[in-house]
Amino acid sequence: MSKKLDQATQTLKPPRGRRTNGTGLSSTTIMDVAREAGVSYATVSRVVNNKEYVKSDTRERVLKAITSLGYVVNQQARSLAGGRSYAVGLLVRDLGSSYMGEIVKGIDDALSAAQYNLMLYTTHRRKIKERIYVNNLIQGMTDGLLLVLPENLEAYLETLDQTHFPYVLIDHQGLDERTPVVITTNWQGGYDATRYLIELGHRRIGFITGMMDMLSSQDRLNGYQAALRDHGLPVDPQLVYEGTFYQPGGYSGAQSLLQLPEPPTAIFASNDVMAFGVMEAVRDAGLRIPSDISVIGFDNISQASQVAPPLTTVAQPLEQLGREAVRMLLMRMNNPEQPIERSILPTTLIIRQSCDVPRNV
Amino acid sequence: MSKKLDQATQTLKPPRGRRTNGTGLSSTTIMDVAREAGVSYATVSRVVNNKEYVKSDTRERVLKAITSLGYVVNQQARSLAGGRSYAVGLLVRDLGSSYMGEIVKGIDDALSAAQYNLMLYTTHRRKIKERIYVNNLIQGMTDGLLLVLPENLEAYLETLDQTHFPYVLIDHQGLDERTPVVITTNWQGGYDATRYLIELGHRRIGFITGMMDMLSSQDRLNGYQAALRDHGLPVDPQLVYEGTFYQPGGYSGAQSLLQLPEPPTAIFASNDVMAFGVMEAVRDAGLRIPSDISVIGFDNISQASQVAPPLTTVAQPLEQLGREAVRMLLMRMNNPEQPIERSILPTTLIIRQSCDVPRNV
DNA sequence: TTTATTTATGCAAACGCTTACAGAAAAAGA
DNA sequence: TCTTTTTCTGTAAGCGTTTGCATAAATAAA
Repeated sequence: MSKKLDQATQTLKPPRGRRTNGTGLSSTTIMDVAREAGVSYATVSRVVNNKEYVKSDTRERVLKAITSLGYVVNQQARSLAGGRSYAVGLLVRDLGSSYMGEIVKGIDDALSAAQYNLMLYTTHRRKIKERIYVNNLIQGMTDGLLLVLPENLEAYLETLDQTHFPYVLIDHQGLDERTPVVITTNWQGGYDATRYLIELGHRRIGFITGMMDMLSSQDRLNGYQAALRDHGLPVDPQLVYEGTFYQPGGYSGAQSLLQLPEPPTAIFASNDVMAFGVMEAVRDAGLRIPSDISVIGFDNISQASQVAPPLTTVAQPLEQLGREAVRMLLMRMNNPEQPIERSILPTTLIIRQSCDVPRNV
Repeated sequence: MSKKLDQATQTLKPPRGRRTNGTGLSSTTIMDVAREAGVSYATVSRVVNNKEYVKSDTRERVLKAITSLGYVVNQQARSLAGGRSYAVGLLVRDLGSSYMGEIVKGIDDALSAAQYNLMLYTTHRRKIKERIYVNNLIQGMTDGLLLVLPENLEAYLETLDQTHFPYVLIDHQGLDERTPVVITTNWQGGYDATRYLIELGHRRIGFITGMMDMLSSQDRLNGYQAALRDHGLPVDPQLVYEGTFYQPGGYSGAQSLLQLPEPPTAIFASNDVMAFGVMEAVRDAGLRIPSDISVIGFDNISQASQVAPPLTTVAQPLEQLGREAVRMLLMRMNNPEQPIERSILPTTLIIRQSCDVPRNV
């Protein structure tokens, strides 16, 4: 390309004047509103931010100007000036599961009610350079961070804690008691489901765990074992299969449990997706649910009620988990000195049709 | 609260001086880097933005200062000054499905490769005031917008087109040929799957549609019908059941098809989720897949390979759909005058084990 | 060499907003 | 009525960048 042409393009650049939003349409600024309402721009700012000390009819006038001009604040400018971006970062592994979907739904609802924007960061696959990554987040892009089931947490938490950047963990126990988290009563959920099966009359109950590096998996297992013990039943390690939280884990787990010399009459999977795998394996073995084998899950994702037979499961209040996390985060953002909360939401046993009394009782 | 106390708090407010990021940790600015490298801040900016006219050893020096100080640009400021936010908005209904998950994965990958941030907007449930909403998006928050399967598109498109705001539609045909979209060959996918069944020997093939207000549903249906016609088979309306794209739709669709006086030997569901419903209904009817009934899906979500038997289906390149949409969007953002592209990605028939030759052949 | 060009750097203004500060207006006390 | 206090509004500075313009340094041409 010739130099001349280059210069020509140069000259064509828009003048620095009025901001055009990159779209050709110039956007209304606080100045325009001020002019329209016949006040200073500072007053407009006060109205927009709901500050005190504005005469009510002035406020009216400004508000009217705002709507008539269709003014909406420029977050970047606001953020630059005031140090708030009105955006929250959400860090997740991936988004494909309805588990994730429901949590995000809750987050999103609560956030938009509070007029906050949501920046999404997924960590799937990519090995991120934690330091830089987190730096980016806290470098004013967002005012706070929500982490759902974070993987190598230590890497984040160090930077986060050092800079006193507000964050909340979702469905993760954190490193210690001083980590702000929102979790559910996993132990109790495991206990309740198991007790339910016991009360139906089951004596041999198979259990398929989640990924055992997750505390929630351990809690569910512990709840299961505690219920057995409390009812005077043996805790047979043969009945526990280490799963993955994915469907194939449930399938092979059930296969292996059913091949036991003394197979269980009920199988408790640590999440619904694995329970679906269990159902498949049970059927493939020529058995019927619930008459031959009872199946119970965990999570209560929306599909759970749609399969046949509808799955009895332990409901996690996923959407509420997200909502609660946002509440906590906003709280921390506004009162950084507040003591750290840990919020524990209750699970509920949802009884549907995948469990029945065992055959031989 | 007493006035005195109020004043006291007033006095306690941090001085306006050095920006503290709201976290207590002051962040490094372009100025710090300039000082460290012994150049002007303008030069630092040039280096950061890869502009020409910077001596290579100066560039080195600046780069070194940047890494040593851990500097990362402040997007808000950059946006304010330069009119670019380096963020893209993503508008989706909800996130629970693996359909969505895979598209988002592609988007996210491509976006972060291009150093862009992702702002998430979900429209589920909430009846949004379109105008204000869209305004918000384009008010400098984002530089472009990606819409996945948008619902009441007209509302958005008007504002978007008026302001020449860059956007791309994903898996939606748009209003006319002048809408930039990324779609897949739905018609061809429907055709291919049907032809495959015909070639296996099937003569009566049931079809369960998606939501018929979506063009993609119509295309799949048309592909199915065309294949029948091309092979000299009758197009029997009895064999077409109007579904929903959700599992129960598939279940009841299959039930109804199987109850026909002359039931089909194969069922083609317009997406995998409904195909799962079909499989369930088939089994509940005491029939086997694929020996009694062949089942074929559409989408190739990850679960499709995990069910038993693994589902034969038409793969949509979902992740690539997202990736391609980002490519198009960035292109439009950088060259607004370019003619509008419509990108059509090919579907592929994935043959697994849910189809077989019909029994009576 | 001297002059014209090209390359490299710095200065300053602007982006749209928030907020400390100062001053005006209104309300409350004397 | 005149202070004092309180409420209201405007001015100006600053947030961290980008970028037009001016100028300096380096290079090429004469």
